[in-house]
Amino acid sequence: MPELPEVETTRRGIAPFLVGRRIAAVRVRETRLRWPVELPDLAGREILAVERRAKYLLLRFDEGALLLHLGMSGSLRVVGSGAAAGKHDHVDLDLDSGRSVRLTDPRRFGSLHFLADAPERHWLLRDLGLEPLSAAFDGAYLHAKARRRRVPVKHLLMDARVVVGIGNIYANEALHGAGIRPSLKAHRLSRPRCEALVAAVKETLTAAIRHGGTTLRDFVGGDGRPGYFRGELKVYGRAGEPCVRCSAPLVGTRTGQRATVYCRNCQR
DNA sequence: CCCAAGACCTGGCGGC
DNA sequence: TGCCGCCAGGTCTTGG
Repeated sequence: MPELPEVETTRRGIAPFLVGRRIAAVRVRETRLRWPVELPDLAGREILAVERRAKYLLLRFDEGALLLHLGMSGSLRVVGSGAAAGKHDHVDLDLDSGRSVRLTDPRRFGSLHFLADAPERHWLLRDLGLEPLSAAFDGAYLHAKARRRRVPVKHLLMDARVVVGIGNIYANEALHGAGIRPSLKAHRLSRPRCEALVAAVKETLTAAIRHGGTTLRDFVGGDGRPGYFRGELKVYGRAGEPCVRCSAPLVGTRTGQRATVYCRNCQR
């Protein structure tokens, strides 16, 4: 579920409750996430920072870090320690403040690892591409990556080895913003169109973060509140409705396995 | 190397 | 109400 804006919203929501606090206890009620959860005893460890890389969250200790992914249906919330746990509340990190960070994830596609060494060397992070909001992610970079690829440009945007954090919602939105048809083969993208696409990605993600992310069903930020970008979506979930730019009915289709929506008139 | 499809899970929804 | 099939924000793995 969560794409970069939702993960970033979560990070900002929980960080104030975590940074400078110590872990009092870790309670793992369900180890069967994407990979089996195996954590060392973290009691007494101080959380120095809460960072994000791609769609991963990183809780840094003086030595080591927790690496967490929310998968499709995961969320993190700050609750009072000892708050009753529901069926899908798989992990609690109890803090010395009397609060806990609770990981909830019905589909269990999320993950939680303890990293003893440098996070960037971990196999889950090692091969990741650029952060979309970094200066390095620009038209020249995207153009160079697009050249040899025959996949639809939408796939390229969602390829974490190229650029991270963009999932199905924001890929659809950014392509509409840039006026590019999702099915266009990546290698046919001109350099100027790459520039336009990069700009649209940055604008879309920045706006989504400003609105606290997109809640379709069950996403909540660290404070338990949903995101409000859903009302700002221009194409995702709007197949058959009029394009906000030209009023033509939006087309709903499939690219690979994923739902794709675009405007036949203003996306070429 | 590139690419498409399958796999992993649960829950909500529409249709009958 | 109940059951059934389909769909969902991700991404690793497999096989061609």
